[in-house]
Amino acid sequence: MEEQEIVLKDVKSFEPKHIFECGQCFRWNTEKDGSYTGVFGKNVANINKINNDIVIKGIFEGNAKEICNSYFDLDRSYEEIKRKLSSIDEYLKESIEYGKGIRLLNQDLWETIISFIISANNNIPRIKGIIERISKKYGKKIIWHNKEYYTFPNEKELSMANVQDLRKLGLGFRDIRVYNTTRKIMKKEVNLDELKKEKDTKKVRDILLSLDGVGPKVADCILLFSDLKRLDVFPIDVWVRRVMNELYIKQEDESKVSKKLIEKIAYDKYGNLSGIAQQYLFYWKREA
DNA sequence: ACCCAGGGTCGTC
DNA sequence: GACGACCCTGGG
Repeated sequence: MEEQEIVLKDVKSFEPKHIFECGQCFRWNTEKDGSYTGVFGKNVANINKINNDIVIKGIFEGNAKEICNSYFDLDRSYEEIKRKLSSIDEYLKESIEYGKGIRLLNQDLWETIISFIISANNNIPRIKGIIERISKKYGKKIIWHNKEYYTFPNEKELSMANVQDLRKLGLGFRDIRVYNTTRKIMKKEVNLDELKKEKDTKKVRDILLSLDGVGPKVADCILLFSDLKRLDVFPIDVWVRRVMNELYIKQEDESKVSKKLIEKIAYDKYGNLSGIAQQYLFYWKREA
């Protein structure tokens, strides 16, 4: 396949660092020049911001522009979203200034499900390592500029792994969850194509919750970070709990703050943009 | 050396 | 609903 290059002129709300380090994805890594290289779908690409332009080079399974349009959520106006959210309160305004270049990627549903099952009670360096090892062992190799990259395996490819294989790759107790969920999806007991067509977010969420290893937090991450793209869900993890408690609740012991209360505050304040608000807050709190 | 936390979920009570 | 257990790794 031939390399393709596209340049996005004067894009607003697009900072590679913000996009790739706000916690939504695990397969993008920095290069010496500050650009990011990653694998998504059957594509490998490098993203660099030069002055006000975004330069994207890589090998793509089809038209690079269409693929990037979809993956980087380019048809959505983050300027408008940020305007709306900034007016809500000063905290959010500050977090948006901090992470002004965040965009929510439209990541492959299957990959997002498995990735976030692996994320449970885990840290980011280890999550990334596990996903790389899974891809190297069960995905397809792509060579670009003399370097090897590996696609994330599809259901069928990953079903070649038994529980012990997964354990050897370092998944720990998540091995059986990935194993069970892979089979359930491969047998189409949960049909991901059907799931993408379902409009009712609650129904989609309930189906995701039927997968082993998918609880409320992971389900919300899948809804928000995959191509299901539900912006109104509010994944609550330790960081979001921390920041919400600090800003609005101010309880001594943050672990005692109920999820219901956080959800209610989020919904009352951020409404149907809760998910994006969560991402600005998360990035702000974790980085700053 | 030891302890603890890390984008939680599951089984049990 | 609350609680402990869970595999593994990096940082204090």
